[in-house]
Amino acid sequence: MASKTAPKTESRRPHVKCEQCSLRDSPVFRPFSPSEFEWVREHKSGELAVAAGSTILLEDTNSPHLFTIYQGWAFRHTALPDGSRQILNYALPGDLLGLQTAMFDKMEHSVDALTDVLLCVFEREQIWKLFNTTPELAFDVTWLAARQERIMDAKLLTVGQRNAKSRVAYIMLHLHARTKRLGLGDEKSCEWPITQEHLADTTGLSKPYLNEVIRALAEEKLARVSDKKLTILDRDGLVELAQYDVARDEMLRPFL
Amino acid sequence: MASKTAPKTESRRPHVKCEQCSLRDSPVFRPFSPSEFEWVREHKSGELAVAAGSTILLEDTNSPHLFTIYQGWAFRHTALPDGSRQILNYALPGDLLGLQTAMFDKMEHSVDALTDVLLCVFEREQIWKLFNTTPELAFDVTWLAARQERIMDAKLLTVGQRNAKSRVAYIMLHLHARTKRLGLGDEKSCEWPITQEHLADTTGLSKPYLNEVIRALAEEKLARVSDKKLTILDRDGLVELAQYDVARDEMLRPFL
DNA sequence: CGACTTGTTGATGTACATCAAGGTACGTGG
DNA sequence: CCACGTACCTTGATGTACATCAACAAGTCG
Repeated sequence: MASKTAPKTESRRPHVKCEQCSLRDSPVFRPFSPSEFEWVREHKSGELAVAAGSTILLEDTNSPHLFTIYQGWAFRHTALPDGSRQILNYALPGDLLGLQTAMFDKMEHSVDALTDVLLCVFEREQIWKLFNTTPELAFDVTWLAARQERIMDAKLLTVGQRNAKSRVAYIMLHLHARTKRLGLGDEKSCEWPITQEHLADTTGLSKPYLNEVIRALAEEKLARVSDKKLTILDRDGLVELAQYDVARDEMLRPFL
Repeated sequence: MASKTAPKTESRRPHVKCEQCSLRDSPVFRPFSPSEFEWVREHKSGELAVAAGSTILLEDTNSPHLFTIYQGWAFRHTALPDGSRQILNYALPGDLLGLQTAMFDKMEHSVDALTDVLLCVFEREQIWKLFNTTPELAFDVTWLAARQERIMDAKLLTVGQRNAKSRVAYIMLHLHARTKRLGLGDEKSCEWPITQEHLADTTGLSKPYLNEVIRALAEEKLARVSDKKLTILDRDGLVELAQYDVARDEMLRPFL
């Protein structure tokens, strides 16, 4: 529940040159050309620090900003009128937030900070200019949108066709792969700021039953969550249970 | 089941000038400028007729083509290794097929023709040129990708949080709204080429139970399917059952 | 220290899947 | 015209995977 609507946020001037952005060192992202650096440097309008639990973007509103995650975890979610919440996906460093506000009149989902988050801020009008002045970056935005659609396809497949244990196993493998590639985890483990309640709203399972599933995975020595960390105990077993297609989560990303 | 892998398709030269494309008259699409018409006319490489039940694009392959639906229904779907199939979404006239092949090395879903379908064909390399030469159209492609993501968000919410009756009601309302706006139906009804098996794979329900749900909706005089037609009997009742947000399916579309 | 958030446990019910037939309407070839 | 297959829908019996509700630890955090 309850993202506080009064986020403890803090705005500030850029403190790091984009050329020296630590994310750039990651092998996940493609190299930037000088003109691309120039565009980003020129148009980045600031940084925003958001505390864990706060709302970054609110459903049915239209933020003038577009964000890129520099540090931390966030998640997109939406709800039915009766209150049941669905978590749509988790966003990690390098992910783009708020494309919908740039394309449509309003968002149909909220975005909350899961951990403390540091965001790079852009003005949403600039996305128009992007298409006119820097087609490579415009292409990257489209690439990110297509990739996001692909992730959503996979989630729908998961929730529609996998059973409870398989669903949880799949999400563990998926997020482990993504964090690992960003250098936020190793072969066997990664950080895990996701509570059981989040996971229940992600998988469409109830909280008590999800708890049972998680304990079962631990008992069967497949994976264990403790102390905000996920440990993969038996990767092959987990992959088989989840019917996980390893190749699907491997993609070179073009854009910061 | 079983899309025949040897589709009865027929390739042919364009028979209609894009300027006179009947879809252009639809109030759903924004008007094109002369330069946009020129781009489309120059780059459209042909038309393709595909028979109902045939495969248009195959998972794990990489088609050199990008399609736009001129006439008919198609659907995107993917499957788990164990065989369970998930239908991701239905594609209607004006929808773009195969963006993934243009952005990535291969597709992670197949596309099948649900009815006989008429496609406009583009070469996938041209999408690069689009970003360099016609930024308005490039923006439209991104717009379509963002809209598709939005639709996938809504489906995930549906399958994750709605119960069986509510799921089916939601899909009926969603597809009725989309077809109606394209002029393929009226206030109370629309064409419905979707079998119960398709619907089961869309909702994640079993075929027999889905059948029960559909009969219940008919008995309660909410909606009825017969003879490849959907009839909405009690729209308000259906909207309430589905927790359907009318505004979400209303969007002006930019691109053919 | 109490208040709150997160995880654990158990009792009970139901919404759904699975399996197994059978039924109807259509086509196709003899 | 009949025999046959095939595609789609219908029906019922049985089981189980899950939800719901309720209460209670256990660990933050002010």
